[in-house]
Amino acid sequence: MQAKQAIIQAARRLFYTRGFEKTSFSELAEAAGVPKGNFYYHFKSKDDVLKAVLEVRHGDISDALAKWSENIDTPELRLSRFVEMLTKDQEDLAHYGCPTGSLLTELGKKRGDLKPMVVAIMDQYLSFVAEQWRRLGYSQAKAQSLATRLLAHCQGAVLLAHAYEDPKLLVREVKSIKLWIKESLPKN
Amino acid sequence: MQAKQAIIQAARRLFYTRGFEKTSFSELAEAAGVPKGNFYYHFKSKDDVLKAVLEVRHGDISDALAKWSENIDTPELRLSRFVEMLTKDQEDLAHYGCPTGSLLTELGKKRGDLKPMVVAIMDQYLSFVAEQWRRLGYSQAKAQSLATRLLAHCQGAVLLAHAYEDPKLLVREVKSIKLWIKESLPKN
DNA sequence: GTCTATATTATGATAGAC
DNA sequence: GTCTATCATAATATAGAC
Repeated sequence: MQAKQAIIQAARRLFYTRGFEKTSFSELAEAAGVPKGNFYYHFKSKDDVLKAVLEVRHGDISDALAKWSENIDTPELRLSRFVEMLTKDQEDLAHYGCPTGSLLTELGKKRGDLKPMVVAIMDQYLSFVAEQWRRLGYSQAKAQSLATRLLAHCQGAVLLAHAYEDPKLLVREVKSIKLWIKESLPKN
Repeated sequence: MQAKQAIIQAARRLFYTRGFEKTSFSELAEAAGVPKGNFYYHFKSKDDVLKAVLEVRHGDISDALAKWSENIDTPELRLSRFVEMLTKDQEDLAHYGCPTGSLLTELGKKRGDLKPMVVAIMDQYLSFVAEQWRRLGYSQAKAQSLATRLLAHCQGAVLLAHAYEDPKLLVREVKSIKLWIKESLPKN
């Protein structure tokens, strides 16, 4: 039971830094300190390991967003906190890209029920962001449209930062996104 | 010599629709109508095939951008034409993602000289877009910053459209990008 | 130059001893 | 429940006949 958690944690990092397909059981076994024959007691396939990782990620993100909704006072500040993810994780993001975005492109061209699980994570982000604009007074449709745009800008910024391996690019884009958020607030 | 071109064309499509790593020589051979043992007469490795594909893509994009610079009258219209790529290829983009963006994430976590070749393609886009803003009167720094933002928005939009397999999302985002371009023109 | 047959290696997955 | 030994498969790559 402890081995299972060790595998999930090792997989979470390795699938992110090396990619899902390129991570082999051998690497995973070594990183988790578990002999590879033992995997199939805990998981029935490699896809199954990823499924477990995605469930953990989904839960973590859900918790984080709930906490922000609770602890941060205004929708505007919540949006700020959201984009600040890009600066807080700038090193990892510039080296390995966005965990969600990378998986989406990797699994996008694949069969199966894995992609929907990644899309579900993206959905969490999208509805959190959309909700903030709703609270600011926008219609559901307008809030959704602003949310899509914000998320697109974030994802694109990470992709470019990853391309040029430049964390500073993220810092600059976050500034520009925050400015755009201010401009997008409803005029009172 | 004709076989070589057939391989490159087949690889170009397959690397895009299925991904580079997931495309095997067997598939490539079948699609190109060439026995797989024959590959190594034309290319010394799989990476070498991708290199050839990237050279072709680089050339094609270079030609297209040059043509736009020549045939389209104003910088503003050139920027519009640039983002219209997203609507023209909306079906492919929603199904398979951006050819450049996908490769970036796939090769980003990999050794070697392949990633720089993809970054070079991104650079072509970036400098084309930046140049248009330069011509509109912005400083080099400001033009560069606007170009990064535009490209990020495009890449992010394609990623989301790919996630939700929704070509319409691209149509909506292109509208919003064009609006933003208008707003970003220098006030005379 | 073209193609067949094969080598080599690494993978995901199993069987079964303890 | 844990671990060793091994399987089956598929991949990239090569040797060598024509």
